[in-house]
Amino acid sequence: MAPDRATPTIHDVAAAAEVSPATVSRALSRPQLVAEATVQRVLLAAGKLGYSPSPQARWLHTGKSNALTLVLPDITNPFFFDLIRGAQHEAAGAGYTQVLVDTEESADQERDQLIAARNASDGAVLGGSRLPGAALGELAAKFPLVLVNRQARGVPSVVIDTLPALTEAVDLLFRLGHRRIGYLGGPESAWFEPRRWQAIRTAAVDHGMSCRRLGSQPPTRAAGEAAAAEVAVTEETAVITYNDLQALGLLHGLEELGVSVPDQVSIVGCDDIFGADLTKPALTTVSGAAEQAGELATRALVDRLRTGEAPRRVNQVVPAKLIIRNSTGPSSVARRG
Amino acid sequence: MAPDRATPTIHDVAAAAEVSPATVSRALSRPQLVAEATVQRVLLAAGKLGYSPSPQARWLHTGKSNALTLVLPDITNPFFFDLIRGAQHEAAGAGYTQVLVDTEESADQERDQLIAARNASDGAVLGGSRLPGAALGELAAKFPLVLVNRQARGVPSVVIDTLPALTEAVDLLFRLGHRRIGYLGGPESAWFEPRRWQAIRTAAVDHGMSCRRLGSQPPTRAAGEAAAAEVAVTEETAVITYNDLQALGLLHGLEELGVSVPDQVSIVGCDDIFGADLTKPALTTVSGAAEQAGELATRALVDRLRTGEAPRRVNQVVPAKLIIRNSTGPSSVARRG
DNA sequence: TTGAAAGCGCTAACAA
DNA sequence: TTGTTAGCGCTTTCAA
Repeated sequence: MAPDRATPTIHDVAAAAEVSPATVSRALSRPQLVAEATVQRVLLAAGKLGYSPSPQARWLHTGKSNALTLVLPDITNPFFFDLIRGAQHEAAGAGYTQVLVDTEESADQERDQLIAARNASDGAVLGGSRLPGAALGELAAKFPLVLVNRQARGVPSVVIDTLPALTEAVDLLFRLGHRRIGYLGGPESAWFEPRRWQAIRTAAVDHGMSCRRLGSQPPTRAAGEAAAAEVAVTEETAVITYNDLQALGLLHGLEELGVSVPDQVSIVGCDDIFGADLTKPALTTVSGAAEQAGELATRALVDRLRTGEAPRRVNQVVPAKLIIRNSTGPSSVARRG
Repeated sequence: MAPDRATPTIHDVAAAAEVSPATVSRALSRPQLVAEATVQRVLLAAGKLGYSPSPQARWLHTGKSNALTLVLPDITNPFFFDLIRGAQHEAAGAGYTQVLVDTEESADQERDQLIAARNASDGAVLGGSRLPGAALGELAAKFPLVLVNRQARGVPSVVIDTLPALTEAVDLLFRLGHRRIGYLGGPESAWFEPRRWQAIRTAAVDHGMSCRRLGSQPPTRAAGEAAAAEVAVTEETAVITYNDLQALGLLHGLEELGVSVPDQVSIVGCDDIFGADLTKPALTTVSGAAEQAGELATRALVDRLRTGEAPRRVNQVVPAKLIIRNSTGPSSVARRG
């Protein structure tokens, strides 16, 4: 019994089929260059041995790993689940393997991982980057990179355009009679944070509503829950949160405090993550097809790899829409302190 | 301007640091073999060039890719996200890269991917396998493999032991006065399906309760929702579902039909996925630390890789417990038809 | 402490 | 149509 342990190499197959390694290589990757009978012999031998060519050895020669890296700040966030799913699906469809990396919200880790990805894969999709734009530009100059929910000079990107829907949300609140609204902010390092705040404030001002930013909070359920105490006693009759995780936490926190949603306070989230339609009241939120964003970003990356260097700066935008559920209702200003 | 495109190699660093490539290699992987000053020089040069060693080239020599493959039947299921998270965390902690693969519930794809994983990575964690036990044994003989929520002869595994908690759930229902309960089955190909059904039925029989299996359904929200119509008109006063996705769907479906939970029907899920505590009523379910299972499986895999071939057959079990929330209540037999 | 050289599995000129 | 050969980036003897 020969040790079965070692993975068979091209040489084993060559020996078994009584041809040279080069012929095996050709039979497998460009069979039209090899006599039909030979191809069959090689295929048979390869099948018997359970041979499959090593991507690393191939990479060494071709420079292609047929792998894509997906770099995310925090796999914990359900918002990214959809992104992962979309990216995975598209990558697999294009014949690429997907490598998943979590940077734990650290810019340093992000940069290191991107550098490592450079020769572990053919390109990377980078979601929710914490890196400064200049760093992204540099990285992208050396390595095919597509950004999601972030833009940087000269780097292709896919952004879920939540801003118009957020404006719509403010319109909705206005129509419902709200005159004082709050915005529960996200992390300062998030590219979208100032943009969301600005879109909301602008819309509020346009309507002559007052709009207050309730600090900068982590994008978590816990942060939303913690904010409930403040929201319960303020004059705002409606709160828009940076994301759904916060909204869900806030919803729960308010319930614990005996504050009724939407009767006393209306809540609008953002992302439409799994579970946003499960709460009672179901969450009014901005739904943005994160899965599609993952697909588009991966497709853009694959296209770029296929067409060689195509450094066209393409910033794709996927639309988002306001999903009105039950966490928003008529202003309660009369009933509140 | 030299073409900045090409990834720097060990030779570039060697040239920049004015040492040989061998020294660079040593300075990076076994610095104690190199003079302190030289190490510094190499590190500096490497940093400047943004160098990072190619895992593939390294693999060629060492036979180690420092990558682990996580193979899952369906990334769509939130249950697997916890698994992914745990595995990812553990892999990263051990210095491994994580490759994520979705087999789309296909046994063929699963086998192919596992074969490909064989030389794309050092080992694989395989969750919710659809492959026959014999195939798993063969695969595992040639390639380090750890199973999650599945057992097969000679293959190490981590199983979330939901069975005792399911028995507990039946006990709970009994105490609440339920005498007729239903089990909404999962996919036939799922290893756990017959085991869950058996545990539930046995417990029910022990209590002298009637217990009926409501067919074999996909593990999805849609399936749960579709089952609502039947549940609404049957004599069962409580339903245990194969998983939370079904339970969530059922909950929603019953609500649509005007059937009150838990007043008219009690529901018990399984998995405690994200969102299970968000519904109203919040879902009573079996919580099994999928994240921990992912960690344990990955750790077992890493241990095995480190200790060389350690073919001890280890079947780890992570406990699960019944989380009693609000979807379970006193039997409504008096009030129902 | 460092360098030279061989070789890992595979592919692609080139030669036959 | 097939084989020979060289070399990809890196590690690791072996020698200096």
